Amino acid sequence: MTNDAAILTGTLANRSAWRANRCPIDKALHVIGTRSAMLIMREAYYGTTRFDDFADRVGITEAVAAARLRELVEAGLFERRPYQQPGQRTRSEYRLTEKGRDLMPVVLGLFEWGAKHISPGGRAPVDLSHATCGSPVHVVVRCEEEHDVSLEELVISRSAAQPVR
Amino acid sequence: MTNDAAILTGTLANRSAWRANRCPIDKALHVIGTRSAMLIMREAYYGTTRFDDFADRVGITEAVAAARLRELVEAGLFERRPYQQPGQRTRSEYRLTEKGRDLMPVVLGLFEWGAKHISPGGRAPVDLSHATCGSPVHVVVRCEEEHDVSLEELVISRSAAQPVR
DNA sequence: CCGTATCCACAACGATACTG
DNA sequence: CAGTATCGTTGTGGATACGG
Repeated sequence: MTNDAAILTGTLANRSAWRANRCPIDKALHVIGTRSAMLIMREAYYGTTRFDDFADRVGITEAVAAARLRELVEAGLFERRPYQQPGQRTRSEYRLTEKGRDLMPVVLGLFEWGAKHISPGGRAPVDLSHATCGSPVHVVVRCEEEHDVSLEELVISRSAAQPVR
Repeated sequence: MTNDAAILTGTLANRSAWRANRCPIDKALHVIGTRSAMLIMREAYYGTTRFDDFADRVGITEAVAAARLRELVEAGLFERRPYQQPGQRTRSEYRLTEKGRDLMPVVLGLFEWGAKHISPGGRAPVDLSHATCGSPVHVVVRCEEEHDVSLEELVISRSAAQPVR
């Protein structure tokens, strides 16, 4: 049983410039790198769409909710749209875009990790399951041949199409 | 095509107390909720083990690297151990624990999301592939019957074993 | 190589009050 | 319901210098 890290090909090591400037993780963290942003995404997956509900359920002030939602709309994770039910005044709602929905593996991954490693007894307070078949849901790292991929089996190689300058 | 959110069962809505105090995502974010912590985890998956390398490659000061690594060791994501190669002085290394390795789906998920939605042309500067079969690697949300699970198909229900108080 | 110590700047957030 | 405005506090991190 080796404890060796991922297999590195090429000369990725010692390239701090690339890591700081071009790494997609770094870029992603500029958009959803705050606590409140992540928790707002969680709320959206739970079905929340209204301003007050975001603030109340996430447990943040209206000022923070307003700032974060504005940023997330600008970044394209939400669409803000006014809507009107017949006979009622106009309201606003925040709807997830595809870009926002695509973040689901990250947020559910945090959920699973927290439930396993931090919650008492490694047990989640809620369960995630699949509507159509009822079985439990997990976030997994897989290759396109459907093998589970562990850290030791992960190869990180320079992209052929867009080389690191 | 419905734009409805995830199916909510039970009475999870309006329970801000639960969300603030017991949500595993919130707990997880207290441990790895900072930019530098996430980037240090990325570095570890890339194979970095030494203090100076973490600081240099993540692009943070030694002070920040020291603080973050200390917290991550305390939280159990790394083990710090001195080691000695024959004839050399003692060095320290930071090794991922199982808890640290288990965060890989989250970090790779951020990587994929950033590459798809933020990097120019939706193209990552590096590729992730499976060492044993060579095919590309992805982070996916799956149920135990191996179906892909979209947001619309996700059921969030109160855990039977440990009910929300 | 592996850190500590100090100082400073800014971002994130909570509390509170107020508006259409 | 959907925000804006202001203030104070803490957290995060950069710069620099120093020590085992």
